[in-house]
Amino acid sequence: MTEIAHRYQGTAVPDLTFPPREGGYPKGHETREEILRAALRILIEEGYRAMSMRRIAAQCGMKLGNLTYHFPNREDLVQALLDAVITSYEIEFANIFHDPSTTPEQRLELYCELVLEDIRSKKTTRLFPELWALSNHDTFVFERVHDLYRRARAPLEDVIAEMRPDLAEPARHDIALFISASMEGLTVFAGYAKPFESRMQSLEAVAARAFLDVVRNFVAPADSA
Amino acid sequence: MTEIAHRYQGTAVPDLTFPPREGGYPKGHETREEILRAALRILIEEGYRAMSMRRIAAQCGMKLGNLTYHFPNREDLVQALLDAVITSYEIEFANIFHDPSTTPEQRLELYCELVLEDIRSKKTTRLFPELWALSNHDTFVFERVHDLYRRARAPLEDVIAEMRPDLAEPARHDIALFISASMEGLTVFAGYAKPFESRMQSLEAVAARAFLDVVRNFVAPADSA
DNA sequence: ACAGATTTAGGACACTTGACAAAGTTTGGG
DNA sequence: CCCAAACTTTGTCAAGTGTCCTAAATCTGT
Repeated sequence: MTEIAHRYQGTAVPDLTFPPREGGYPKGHETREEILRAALRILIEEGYRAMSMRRIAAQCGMKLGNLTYHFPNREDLVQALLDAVITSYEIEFANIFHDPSTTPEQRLELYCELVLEDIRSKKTTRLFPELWALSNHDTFVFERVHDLYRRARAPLEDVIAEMRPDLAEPARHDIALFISASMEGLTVFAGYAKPFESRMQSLEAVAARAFLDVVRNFVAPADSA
Repeated sequence: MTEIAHRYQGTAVPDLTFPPREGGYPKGHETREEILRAALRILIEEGYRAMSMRRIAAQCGMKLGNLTYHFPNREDLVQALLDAVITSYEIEFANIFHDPSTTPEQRLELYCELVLEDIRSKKTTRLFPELWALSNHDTFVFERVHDLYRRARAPLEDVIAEMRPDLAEPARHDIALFISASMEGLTVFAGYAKPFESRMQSLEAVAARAFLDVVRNFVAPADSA
């Protein structure tokens, strides 16, 4: 690992990012945010099934009626929570890749390190599998999650384009997709409290090697359009 | 793709495999299996949250009382379902790698093709994210799922050992883990009804290249023990 | 065809769920 | 200060949840 690759160590993605407040008292906004924080806590600690309106209200010491005042129905709450969670990541990814002082190889390594570090956090390890499961049955979650991943791949595709200008766009996209998916997959195996959490460091080395090699060496099959 | 790599095309993993019947009438066993099939159907179509006892009973047109006769409580049912689902995969993996007539490279390719084919099935795309989410809060699911993955990696480790006898065991294990995790990660992106389902073929080429390269070229860092 | 084991139906229980309505309380601008 | 808007509590509603129990129906070997 190069020194530059450690630049963002410890810069965890914020749990929730809230949309700008419009109308209402400050108290109201504070309550709204507290509700979403409580909901996220339950989702992480006990899973989606336990995340009921009453459970959330209890978690932040308020009455159920108040909750339904701020979020008229459960779906509203879930969507607001998802938005707040995902916006954090989108901001993070938008900010990271504005440093042109590094080589593409370094940026690739940096990117992977950032993602693999985030994956080890309890929040991400617990949250994303829930989102993957939800996205199978909820189109709103589906759209929002894959929109996030699409944005997350953009910098990756830039790096690949720099390293392999000879490749056609679909091939570059496939490679970026593969790299992104590979890292996400590690969540289940080497995320927080997972069997191979302690192997993450060496897995990072394997991943880095595999990703570098595939970007450098991949040759598109004749029928890969 | 070599010809041999297509040998197992279309050999989908059975949905459920039931333990040998002991005691009771045939009718009872049939009902038990029908219940689990109905539960799986709901889990796949509507998610874990919708998989209530009443919903399952309704799904297979029987009374709730009958369901609780066969599965005294919900946990029993969930565990039996998980067992039936996972046993199918364990049998599949145990049977696949008993063919010594192929080269390690071919077996690696065969293995990846099998997994990536399975991932595109509706059942697997829908089921596994649910299991990953559940495993975060249910130790029984956790154990069972990771036991399955451990068995699934065994043939992979054998292949890697053949190809890279020079590597230490931990390094081989890391590589197998990475390969397995990479493929699982593709579920979310290129599984059934996912945004890049249609790219699976070309993603397979990317993955094959990346996996072959990393197995062939990986060099363990000095501190990778 | 009968007795005993097994399976199913039907209902009851105590509890939780999301939604709603009608009161209270707090807040901040005029 | 004051009042309307925003917030919070309190209570209720129908529907859904898992679990338990008993009686009826069904099956199997004799």
